[in-house]
Amino acid sequence: MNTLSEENYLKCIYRLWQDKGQKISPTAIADALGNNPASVVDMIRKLTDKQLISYDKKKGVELTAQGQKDATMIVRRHRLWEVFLLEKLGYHWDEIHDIAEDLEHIKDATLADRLDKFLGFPEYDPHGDPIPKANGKMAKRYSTTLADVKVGGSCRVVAVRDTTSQFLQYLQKLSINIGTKIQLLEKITFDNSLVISINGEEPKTVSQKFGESLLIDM
Amino acid sequence: MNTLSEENYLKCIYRLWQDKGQKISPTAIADALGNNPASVVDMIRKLTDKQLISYDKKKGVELTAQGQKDATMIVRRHRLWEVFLLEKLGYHWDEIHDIAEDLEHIKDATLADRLDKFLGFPEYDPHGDPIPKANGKMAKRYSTTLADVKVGGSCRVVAVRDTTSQFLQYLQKLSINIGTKIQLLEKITFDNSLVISINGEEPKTVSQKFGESLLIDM
DNA sequence: AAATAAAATTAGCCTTACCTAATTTTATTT
DNA sequence: AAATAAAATTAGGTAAGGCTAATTTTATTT
Repeated sequence: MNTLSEENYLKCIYRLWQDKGQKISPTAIADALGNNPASVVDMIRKLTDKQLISYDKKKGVELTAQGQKDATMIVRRHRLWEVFLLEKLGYHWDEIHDIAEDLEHIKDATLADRLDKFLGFPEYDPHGDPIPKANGKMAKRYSTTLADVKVGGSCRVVAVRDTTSQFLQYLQKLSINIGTKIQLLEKITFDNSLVISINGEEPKTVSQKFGESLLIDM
Repeated sequence: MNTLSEENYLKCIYRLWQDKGQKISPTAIADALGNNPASVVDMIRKLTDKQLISYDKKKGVELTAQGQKDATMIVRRHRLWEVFLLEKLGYHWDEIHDIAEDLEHIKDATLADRLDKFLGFPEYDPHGDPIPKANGKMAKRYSTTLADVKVGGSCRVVAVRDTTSQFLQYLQKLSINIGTKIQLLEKITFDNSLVISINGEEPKTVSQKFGESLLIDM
Protein backbone atom coordinates (compact mmCIF):
# COMPACT_ATOMS: atom_id res chain seq x y z
CA MET A 1 0.00 0.00 0.00
CA ASN A 2 1.23 3.48 -0.83
CA THR A 3 1.35 6.46 1.48
CA LEU A 4 -0.55 9.65 0.83
CA SER A 5 2.60 11.34 -0.38
CA GLU A 6 3.55 8.47 -2.67
CA GLU A 7 0.07 8.56 -4.16
CA ASN A 8 0.36 12.26 -4.84
CA TYR A 9 3.61 11.72 -6.67
CA LEU A 10 2.18 8.86 -8.71
CA LYS A 11 -0.82 10.90 -9.69
CA CYS A 12 1.37 13.85 -10.59
CA ILE A 13 3.66 11.73 -12.76
CA TYR A 14 0.65 10.15 -14.40
CA ARG A 15 -0.79 13.54 -15.24
CA LEU A 16 2.46 14.92 -16.61
CA TRP A 17 2.87 11.80 -18.72
CA GLN A 18 -0.66 12.15 -20.13
CA ASP A 19 -0.39 15.85 -20.72
CA LYS A 20 2.69 15.88 -22.85
CA GLY A 21 4.12 12.43 -23.41
CA GLN A 22 7.33 14.33 -22.78
CA LYS A 23 10.34 13.36 -20.73
CA ILE A 24 9.43 13.86 -17.08
CA SER A 25 12.28 15.45 -15.13
CA PRO A 26 12.63 15.87 -11.38
CA THR A 27 12.22 19.62 -11.80
CA ALA A 28 9.02 19.16 -13.75
CA ILE A 29 7.62 17.13 -10.88
CA ALA A 30 8.90 19.65 -8.35
CA ASP A 31 7.18 22.47 -10.23
CA ALA A 32 3.94 20.54 -10.56
CA LEU A 33 3.80 19.67 -6.89
CA GLY A 34 5.26 22.88 -5.53
CA ASN A 35 7.98 20.86 -3.82
CA ASN A 36 11.71 21.32 -3.69
CA PRO A 37 13.66 19.32 -6.32
CA ALA A 38 15.69 17.77 -3.51
CA SER A 39 12.52 16.29 -2.03
CA VAL A 40 11.56 14.96 -5.42
CA VAL A 41 14.88 13.19 -5.79
CA ASP A 42 14.24 11.48 -2.44
CA MET A 43 10.83 10.31 -3.52
CA ILE A 44 12.09 9.13 -6.91
CA ARG A 45 14.46 6.84 -5.06
CA LYS A 46 11.65 5.59 -2.85
CA LEU A 47 9.24 4.92 -5.69
CA THR A 48 11.99 3.28 -7.72
CA ASP A 49 12.71 0.95 -4.81
CA LYS A 50 9.02 0.11 -4.68
CA GLN A 51 9.13 -0.59 -8.43
CA LEU A 52 6.40 1.91 -9.16
CA ILE A 53 8.52 4.08 -11.42
CA SER A 54 11.77 3.81 -13.32
CA TYR A 55 14.19 6.66 -13.65
CA ASP A 56 16.87 7.23 -16.22
CA LYS A 57 18.67 10.52 -16.63
CA LYS A 58 18.06 10.40 -20.39
CA LYS A 59 14.49 9.10 -20.43
CA GLY A 60 13.35 10.82 -17.27
CA VAL A 61 10.75 9.32 -14.93
CA GLU A 62 8.37 6.65 -16.18
CA LEU A 63 5.64 4.70 -14.45
CA THR A 64 6.06 0.94 -14.34
CA ALA A 65 3.11 -1.30 -15.09
CA GLN A 66 2.28 -1.41 -11.38
CA GLY A 67 2.79 2.34 -11.01
CA GLN A 68 0.40 2.94 -13.86
CA LYS A 69 -2.14 0.64 -12.31
CA ASP A 70 -1.90 2.39 -8.95
CA ALA A 71 -2.07 5.85 -10.51
CA THR A 72 -5.06 4.90 -12.60
CA MET A 73 -6.96 3.77 -9.53
CA ILE A 74 -6.22 7.05 -7.76
CA VAL A 75 -7.52 8.94 -10.77
CA ARG A 76 -10.55 6.66 -10.82
CA ARG A 77 -11.35 7.47 -7.23
CA HIS A 78 -10.75 11.17 -7.74
CA ARG A 79 -13.07 11.46 -10.71
CA LEU A 80 -15.79 9.34 -9.16
CA TRP A 81 -15.81 11.49 -6.04
CA GLU A 82 -15.99 14.58 -8.23
CA VAL A 83 -19.14 13.24 -9.84
CA PHE A 84 -20.54 12.48 -6.41
CA LEU A 85 -19.80 15.92 -5.02
CA LEU A 86 -21.33 17.64 -8.00
CA GLU A 87 -24.32 15.46 -8.72
CA LYS A 88 -25.30 14.33 -5.26
CA LEU A 89 -24.14 17.08 -2.93
CA GLY A 90 -24.76 19.97 -5.25
CA TYR A 91 -21.29 21.42 -5.21
CA HIS A 92 -20.25 23.82 -7.87
CA TRP A 93 -17.81 22.76 -10.56
CA ASP A 94 -14.90 24.76 -9.18
CA GLU A 95 -15.23 23.54 -5.60
CA ILE A 96 -14.97 19.82 -6.11
CA HIS A 97 -11.36 19.32 -7.08
CA ASP A 98 -9.78 20.08 -3.73
CA ILE A 99 -12.22 17.91 -1.79
CA ALA A 100 -11.79 15.03 -4.23
CA GLU A 101 -8.06 15.46 -3.70
CA ASP A 102 -8.61 14.24 -0.15
CA LEU A 103 -11.32 11.70 -0.86
CA GLU A 104 -9.26 9.95 -3.52
CA HIS A 105 -6.84 8.66 -0.91
CA ILE A 106 -9.40 6.67 0.99
CA LYS A 107 -8.69 3.07 0.34
CA ASP A 108 -11.12 0.27 0.74
CA ALA A 109 -11.32 -2.81 -1.41
CA THR A 110 -14.80 -2.10 -2.71
CA LEU A 111 -15.43 1.60 -2.10
CA ALA A 112 -14.66 2.85 -5.61
CA ASP A 113 -16.72 0.10 -7.22
CA ARG A 114 -19.69 0.72 -4.97
CA LEU A 115 -19.49 4.45 -5.57
CA ASP A 116 -19.22 3.81 -9.31
CA LYS A 117 -22.37 1.70 -9.19
CA PHE A 118 -24.19 4.21 -7.00
CA LEU A 119 -23.43 6.96 -9.52
CA GLY A 120 -24.60 4.83 -12.43
CA PHE A 121 -21.17 4.02 -13.88
CA PRO A 122 -20.40 7.49 -15.26
CA GLU A 123 -17.99 7.59 -18.20
CA TYR A 124 -16.77 11.13 -17.69
CA ASP A 125 -16.20 13.38 -14.71
CA PRO A 126 -17.64 16.89 -14.49
CA HIS A 127 -14.57 18.28 -16.25
CA GLY A 128 -15.05 15.97 -19.19
CA ASP A 129 -12.16 13.68 -18.26
CA PRO A 130 -12.84 9.97 -18.66
CA ILE A 131 -13.21 7.90 -15.50
CA PRO A 132 -11.07 4.75 -15.49
CA LYS A 133 -13.13 1.60 -15.06
CA ALA A 134 -12.35 -0.99 -12.39
CA ASN A 135 -10.20 -2.83 -14.93
CA GLY A 136 -8.18 0.29 -15.68
CA LYS A 137 -9.70 0.92 -19.11
CA MET A 138 -11.34 4.22 -19.82
CA ALA A 139 -13.22 6.02 -22.53
CA LYS A 140 -11.44 8.28 -24.99
CA ARG A 141 -10.40 11.61 -23.69
CA TYR A 142 -11.86 14.39 -25.75
CA SER A 143 -9.80 17.50 -25.98
CA THR A 144 -11.21 19.20 -29.03
CA THR A 145 -13.89 21.75 -28.44
CA LEU A 146 -16.52 23.33 -30.60
CA ALA A 147 -14.13 26.26 -31.01
CA ASP A 148 -11.72 23.94 -32.86
CA VAL A 149 -14.22 22.92 -35.53
CA LYS A 150 -13.63 24.37 -38.99
CA VAL A 151 -16.33 26.42 -40.65
CA GLY A 152 -18.67 24.08 -42.51
CA GLY A 153 -17.75 21.15 -40.29
CA SER A 154 -20.08 19.32 -37.97
CA CYS A 155 -19.57 17.47 -34.71
CA ARG A 156 -21.25 15.68 -31.85
CA VAL A 157 -21.24 16.89 -28.22
CA VAL A 158 -19.53 14.38 -25.92
CA ALA A 159 -18.90 16.27 -22.69
CA VAL A 160 -18.84 19.66 -21.06
CA ARG A 161 -15.81 21.38 -19.70
CA ASP A 162 -17.77 23.87 -17.67
CA THR A 163 -20.46 22.55 -15.39
CA THR A 164 -21.70 25.72 -13.78
CA SER A 165 -25.43 25.87 -13.50
CA GLN A 166 -25.30 28.98 -15.68
CA PHE A 167 -23.72 27.05 -18.51
CA LEU A 168 -25.84 23.96 -18.04
CA GLN A 169 -29.03 26.00 -18.01
CA TYR A 170 -27.90 27.77 -21.14
CA LEU A 171 -27.33 24.40 -22.81
CA GLN A 172 -30.79 23.33 -21.75
CA LYS A 173 -32.25 26.45 -23.30
CA LEU A 174 -30.42 25.72 -26.54
CA SER A 175 -31.55 22.06 -26.41
CA ILE A 176 -27.97 20.84 -26.38
CA ASN A 177 -27.25 17.54 -24.68
CA ILE A 178 -24.60 14.86 -24.86
CA GLY A 179 -24.92 13.47 -28.38
CA THR A 180 -26.45 16.56 -29.96
CA LYS A 181 -25.14 17.29 -33.48
CA ILE A 182 -23.83 20.76 -34.13
CA GLN A 183 -22.78 22.33 -37.42
CA LEU A 184 -20.47 25.31 -37.53
CA LEU A 185 -21.87 27.72 -40.10
CA GLU A 186 -19.66 30.71 -39.58
CA LYS A 187 -16.91 32.12 -37.41
CA ILE A 188 -17.03 35.84 -36.69
CA THR A 189 -13.41 36.93 -36.92
CA PHE A 190 -13.99 40.04 -34.82
CA ASP A 191 -14.52 38.17 -31.52
CA ASN A 192 -14.45 34.51 -32.57
CA SER A 193 -18.16 34.15 -32.01
CA LEU A 194 -19.61 31.04 -33.57
CA VAL A 195 -22.72 30.75 -35.67
CA ILE A 196 -24.01 27.24 -35.26
CA SER A 197 -26.92 25.05 -36.21
CA ILE A 198 -28.14 22.70 -33.50
CA ASN A 199 -29.61 19.48 -34.86
CA GLY A 200 -30.14 21.21 -38.20
CA GLU A 201 -32.30 23.95 -36.75
CA GLU A 202 -32.11 27.65 -37.52
CA PRO A 203 -28.71 29.39 -36.86
CA LYS A 204 -27.77 30.66 -33.41
CA THR A 205 -24.75 32.67 -32.36
CA VAL A 206 -22.63 31.71 -29.35
CA SER A 207 -19.45 33.14 -27.86
CA GLN A 208 -15.90 31.84 -28.10
CA LYS A 209 -16.05 31.02 -24.39
CA PHE A 210 -19.11 28.92 -25.07
CA GLY A 211 -17.35 27.07 -27.86
CA GLU A 212 -14.37 26.29 -25.68
CA SER A 213 -16.63 24.81 -23.02
CA LEU A 214 -18.17 22.12 -25.24
CA LEU A 215 -16.06 19.02 -25.81
CA ILE A 216 -16.88 17.40 -29.11
CA ASP A 217 -16.15 14.45 -31.37
CA MET A 218 -15.68 15.31 -35.03
CA MET B 1 -7.07 23.47 11.95
CA ASN B 2 -6.20 20.22 13.66
CA THR B 3 -4.00 17.46 12.31
CA LEU B 4 -5.26 13.94 11.76
CA SER B 5 -3.57 12.77 14.92
CA GLU B 6 -4.92 15.64 16.98
CA GLU B 7 -8.40 14.83 15.73
CA ASN B 8 -8.01 11.23 16.74
CA TYR B 9 -7.03 12.24 20.24
CA LEU B 10 -9.93 14.67 20.52
CA LYS B 11 -12.37 12.06 19.37
CA CYS B 12 -10.92 9.53 21.75
CA ILE B 13 -11.12 11.89 24.72
CA TYR B 14 -14.66 12.79 23.75
CA ARG B 15 -15.66 9.15 23.68
CA LEU B 16 -14.02 8.34 27.01
CA TRP B 17 -15.73 11.33 28.54
CA GLN B 18 -19.13 10.26 27.22
CA ASP B 19 -18.69 6.64 28.16
CA LYS B 20 -17.94 7.09 31.79
CA GLY B 21 -17.89 10.70 32.88
CA GLN B 22 -14.86 9.44 34.76
CA LYS B 23 -11.49 11.09 35.20
CA ILE B 24 -9.57 10.62 31.97
CA SER B 25 -5.95 9.73 32.62
CA PRO B 26 -3.07 9.58 30.15
CA THR B 27 -2.98 5.80 30.51
CA ALA B 28 -6.69 5.56 29.73
CA ILE B 29 -6.09 7.44 26.49
CA ALA B 30 -3.01 5.36 25.73
CA ASP B 31 -5.02 2.18 26.18
CA ALA B 32 -7.89 3.44 24.06
CA LEU B 33 -5.63 4.47 21.19
CA GLY B 34 -3.11 1.68 21.49
CA ASN B 35 -0.35 4.25 21.93
CA ASN B 36 2.46 4.51 24.42
CA PRO B 37 1.71 6.69 27.47
CA ALA B 38 4.78 8.76 26.67
CA SER B 39 3.27 9.68 23.32
CA VAL B 40 0.05 10.61 25.02
CA VAL B 41 1.86 12.97 27.37
CA ASP B 42 3.38 14.68 24.32
CA MET B 43 0.01 15.14 22.71
CA ILE B 44 -1.59 16.34 25.95
CA ARG B 45 0.93 19.15 25.99
CA LYS B 46 0.24 19.97 22.38
CA LEU B 47 -3.54 20.02 22.76
CA THR B 48 -3.25 22.01 25.98
CA ASP B 49 -1.17 24.62 24.15
CA LYS B 50 -3.85 24.77 21.49
CA GLN B 51 -6.44 25.24 24.26
CA LEU B 52 -8.46 22.24 23.13
CA ILE B 53 -8.09 20.38 26.40
CA SER B 54 -7.13 21.14 29.96
CA TYR B 55 -5.11 18.79 32.09
CA ASP B 56 -4.85 18.58 35.80
CA LYS B 57 -3.27 15.67 37.62
CA LYS B 58 -6.27 15.42 39.95
CA LYS B 59 -9.08 16.01 37.45
CA GLY B 60 -7.44 14.32 34.50
CA VAL B 61 -7.97 15.45 30.92
CA GLU B 62 -10.99 17.56 29.99
CA LEU B 63 -12.10 19.07 26.72
CA THR B 64 -12.38 22.84 26.60
CA ALA B 65 -15.40 24.43 24.96
CA GLN B 66 -13.48 24.60 21.69
CA GLY B 67 -12.22 21.05 22.07
CA GLN B 68 -15.75 19.85 22.60
CA LYS B 69 -16.92 21.71 19.55
CA ASP B 70 -14.15 20.25 17.40
CA ALA B 71 -14.71 16.72 18.72
CA THR B 72 -18.44 16.97 18.14
CA MET B 73 -17.90 17.92 14.52
CA ILE B 74 -15.59 14.96 13.98
CA VAL B 75 -18.23 12.67 15.45
CA ARG B 76 -20.85 14.34 13.27
CA ARG B 77 -18.84 13.65 10.15
CA HIS B 78 -18.10 10.10 11.21
CA ARG B 79 -21.70 9.19 11.83
CA LEU B 80 -22.99 10.88 8.69
CA TRP B 81 -20.50 8.99 6.56
CA GLU B 82 -21.58 5.77 8.26
CA VAL B 83 -25.14 6.41 7.22
CA PHE B 84 -23.97 7.14 3.69
CA LEU B 85 -21.88 3.99 3.43
CA LEU B 86 -24.68 1.83 4.70
CA GLU B 87 -27.70 3.37 3.03
CA LYS B 88 -26.25 4.56 -0.24
CA LEU B 89 -23.36 2.25 -0.96
CA GLY B 90 -24.85 -0.87 0.53
CA TYR B 91 -22.08 -1.67 2.95
CA HIS B 92 -22.74 -4.04 5.77
CA TRP B 93 -22.99 -2.75 9.30
CA ASP B 94 -19.63 -4.09 10.42
CA GLU B 95 -17.65 -2.69 7.46
CA ILE B 96 -18.49 0.97 7.76
CA HIS B 97 -16.67 2.03 10.90
CA ASP B 98 -13.13 1.80 9.56
CA ILE B 99 -13.94 3.61 6.34
CA ALA B 100 -15.78 6.36 8.19
CA GLU B 101 -12.70 6.63 10.38
CA ASP B 102 -10.88 7.97 7.33
CA LEU B 103 -13.74 9.95 5.82
CA GLU B 104 -14.39 11.84 9.04
CA HIS B 105 -11.12 13.73 8.69
CA ILE B 106 -12.02 15.35 5.42
CA LYS B 107 -12.61 18.96 6.12
CA ASP B 108 -14.57 21.30 3.97
CA ALA B 109 -16.73 24.13 5.18
CA THR B 110 -19.96 22.72 3.83
CA LEU B 111 -19.34 19.03 3.23
CA ALA B 112 -20.94 17.70 6.40
CA ASP B 113 -23.99 19.91 6.00
CA ARG B 114 -24.49 18.93 2.39
CA LEU B 115 -24.08 15.26 3.22
CA ASP B 116 -26.53 15.68 6.08
CA LYS B 117 -29.09 17.18 3.73
CA PHE B 118 -28.45 14.55 1.08
CA LEU B 119 -29.11 11.83 3.63
CA GLY B 120 -32.31 13.48 4.82
CA PHE B 121 -30.96 14.80 8.15
CA PRO B 122 -30.76 11.45 9.92
CA GLU B 123 -30.99 11.58 13.72
CA TYR B 124 -29.14 8.36 14.41
CA ASP B 125 -26.32 6.47 12.78
CA PRO B 126 -26.56 2.78 11.92
CA HIS B 127 -25.31 1.84 15.38
CA GLY B 128 -28.06 3.84 17.05
CA ASP B 129 -25.79 6.68 18.14
CA PRO B 130 -27.19 10.17 17.71
CA ILE B 131 -25.68 12.33 15.00
CA PRO B 132 -24.71 15.82 16.20
CA LYS B 133 -26.44 18.57 14.26
CA ALA B 134 -24.55 21.43 12.65
CA ASN B 135 -25.06 23.47 15.80
CA GLY B 136 -23.57 20.70 17.94
CA LYS B 137 -26.84 19.58 19.50
CA MET B 138 -27.93 16.01 19.15
CA ALA B 139 -30.78 13.71 19.99
CA LYS B 140 -30.77 11.66 23.15
CA ARG B 141 -28.55 8.67 23.16
CA TYR B 142 -30.50 5.54 23.86
CA SER B 143 -28.63 2.82 25.61
CA THR B 144 -31.43 0.68 27.02
CA THR B 145 -32.49 -2.23 24.92
CA LEU B 146 -35.59 -4.37 24.83
CA ALA B 147 -33.67 -6.87 26.94
CA ASP B 148 -33.56 -4.31 29.77
CA VAL B 149 -37.35 -3.91 29.96
CA LYS B 150 -39.04 -5.46 32.98
CA VAL B 151 -41.76 -8.03 32.51
CA GLY B 152 -45.08 -6.23 32.12
CA GLY B 153 -43.38 -3.06 30.92
CA SER B 154 -43.78 -1.49 27.51
CA CYS B 155 -41.52 0.63 25.34
CA ARG B 156 -41.09 2.28 21.99
CA VAL B 157 -38.42 1.32 19.45
CA VAL B 158 -36.07 4.23 18.76
CA ALA B 159 -33.11 2.69 16.96
CA VAL B 160 -31.41 -0.54 16.04
CA ARG B 161 -28.03 -1.64 17.22
CA ASP B 162 -27.63 -4.29 14.57
CA THR B 163 -28.24 -3.27 11.01
CA THR B 164 -27.48 -6.47 9.19
CA SER B 165 -29.93 -7.23 6.44
CA GLN B 166 -30.79 -10.42 8.33
CA PHE B 167 -31.91 -8.45 11.34
CA LEU B 168 -33.62 -5.73 9.36
CA GLN B 169 -35.54 -8.26 7.30
CA TYR B 170 -36.54 -10.03 10.47
CA LEU B 171 -37.84 -6.72 11.85
CA GLN B 172 -39.77 -6.17 8.65
CA LYS B 173 -41.34 -9.59 9.01
CA LEU B 174 -42.37 -8.78 12.56
CA SER B 175 -43.68 -5.34 11.45
CA ILE B 176 -41.31 -3.56 13.79
CA ASN B 177 -40.17 -0.08 12.83
CA ILE B 178 -38.85 2.99 14.58
CA GLY B 179 -41.72 4.09 16.82
CA THR B 180 -43.36 0.69 17.16
CA LYS B 181 -44.70 -0.05 20.67
CA ILE B 182 -43.63 -3.29 22.25
CA GLN B 183 -44.86 -4.86 25.48
CA LEU B 184 -42.77 -7.42 27.32
CA LEU B 185 -45.12 -10.18 28.42
CA GLU B 186 -42.69 -12.75 29.72
CA LYS B 187 -39.00 -13.53 30.08
CA ILE B 188 -37.99 -17.18 29.74
CA THR B 189 -35.37 -17.66 32.44
CA PHE B 190 -33.83 -20.67 30.72
CA ASP B 191 -32.29 -18.69 27.81
CA ASN B 192 -33.56 -15.15 28.40
CA SER B 193 -35.91 -15.39 25.45
CA LEU B 194 -38.55 -12.67 25.41
CA VAL B 195 -42.25 -13.04 24.83
CA ILE B 196 -43.47 -9.76 23.39
CA SER B 197 -46.53 -8.15 21.96
CA ILE B 198 -45.96 -5.87 18.99
CA ASN B 199 -48.47 -3.02 18.78
CA GLY B 200 -50.81 -5.03 20.98
CA GLU B 201 -50.94 -8.00 18.64
CA GLU B 202 -50.70 -11.66 19.54
CA PRO B 203 -47.55 -12.77 21.49
CA LYS B 204 -44.32 -13.64 19.69
CA THR B 205 -41.11 -15.04 21.14
CA VAL B 206 -37.71 -13.55 20.31
CA SER B 207 -34.18 -14.34 21.48
CA GLN B 208 -32.02 -12.48 23.97
CA LYS B 209 -29.75 -11.46 21.10
CA PHE B 210 -32.74 -9.94 19.37
CA GLY B 211 -33.70 -8.01 22.49
CA GLU B 212 -30.21 -6.60 22.88
CA SER B 213 -30.27 -5.33 19.31
CA LEU B 214 -33.32 -3.10 19.70
CA LEU B 215 -32.73 0.27 21.35
CA ILE B 216 -35.81 1.51 23.09
CA ASP B 217 -37.30 4.38 25.04
CA MET B 218 -39.33 3.34 28.08
C1' DA C 1 36.37 24.64 -26.46
C1' DA C 2 35.54 27.50 -22.56
C1' DA C 3 32.30 29.90 -19.91
C1' DT C 4 28.05 30.11 -18.06
C1' DA C 5 23.57 28.59 -16.77
C1' DA C 6 20.49 25.16 -15.40
C1' DA C 7 19.40 20.79 -13.48
C1' DA C 8 20.36 17.06 -10.41
C1' DT C 9 22.19 15.45 -6.41
C1' DT C 10 24.16 15.21 -1.77
C1' DA C 11 24.55 16.53 2.98
C1' DG C 12 22.58 17.98 6.83
C1' DC C 13 18.37 19.91 9.37
C1' DC C 14 13.43 20.37 10.81
C1' DT C 15 8.75 18.80 12.34
C1' DT C 16 5.27 15.39 13.40
C1' DA C 17 4.12 11.63 15.82
C1' DC C 18 5.43 7.87 17.26
C1' DC C 19 8.76 4.71 20.21
C1' DT C 20 11.89 2.63 24.43
C1' DA C 21 14.20 3.06 28.65
C1' DA C 22 14.96 5.43 32.76
C1' DT C 23 13.26 8.27 36.34
C1' DT C 24 10.12 10.60 39.24
C1' DT C 25 5.72 11.02 41.26
C1' DT C 26 1.57 9.18 43.19
C1' DA C 27 -1.23 5.25 45.12
C1' DT C 28 -1.72 1.14 47.41
C1' DT C 29 -0.35 -2.48 50.40
C1' DT C 30 1.53 -4.62 54.17
C1' DA D 1 5.04 4.71 58.01
C1' DA D 2 7.66 1.90 54.89
C1' DA D 3 7.60 -0.93 50.99
C1' DT D 4 5.88 -1.82 46.75
C1' DA D 5 3.31 -1.15 42.64
C1' DA D 6 1.43 1.71 39.27
C1' DA D 7 1.19 5.92 36.74
C1' DA D 8 3.28 9.92 34.80
C1' DT D 9 7.01 12.07 32.99
C1' DT D 10 11.55 13.01 30.92
C1' DA D 11 15.27 12.06 27.79
C1' DG D 12 16.66 10.56 23.73
C1' DG D 13 15.71 7.98 19.31
C1' DT D 14 13.27 6.73 14.75
C1' DA D 15 10.93 7.19 10.12
C1' DA D 16 8.48 10.02 6.82
C1' DG D 17 8.57 13.83 4.14
C1' DG D 18 9.59 18.05 3.77
C1' DC D 19 13.40 21.99 3.68
C1' DT D 20 18.06 24.93 2.54
C1' DA D 21 22.65 25.28 1.02
C1' DA D 22 26.46 23.39 -1.29
C1' DT D 23 28.15 20.60 -4.87
C1' DT D 24 28.31 17.99 -8.98
C1' DT D 25 26.62 16.98 -13.43
C1' DT D 26 24.63 18.22 -17.76
C1' DA D 27 23.21 21.77 -21.30
C1' DT D 28 23.60 25.90 -23.52
C1' DT D 29 25.93 29.95 -24.95
C1' DT D 30 29.41 32.68 -26.52
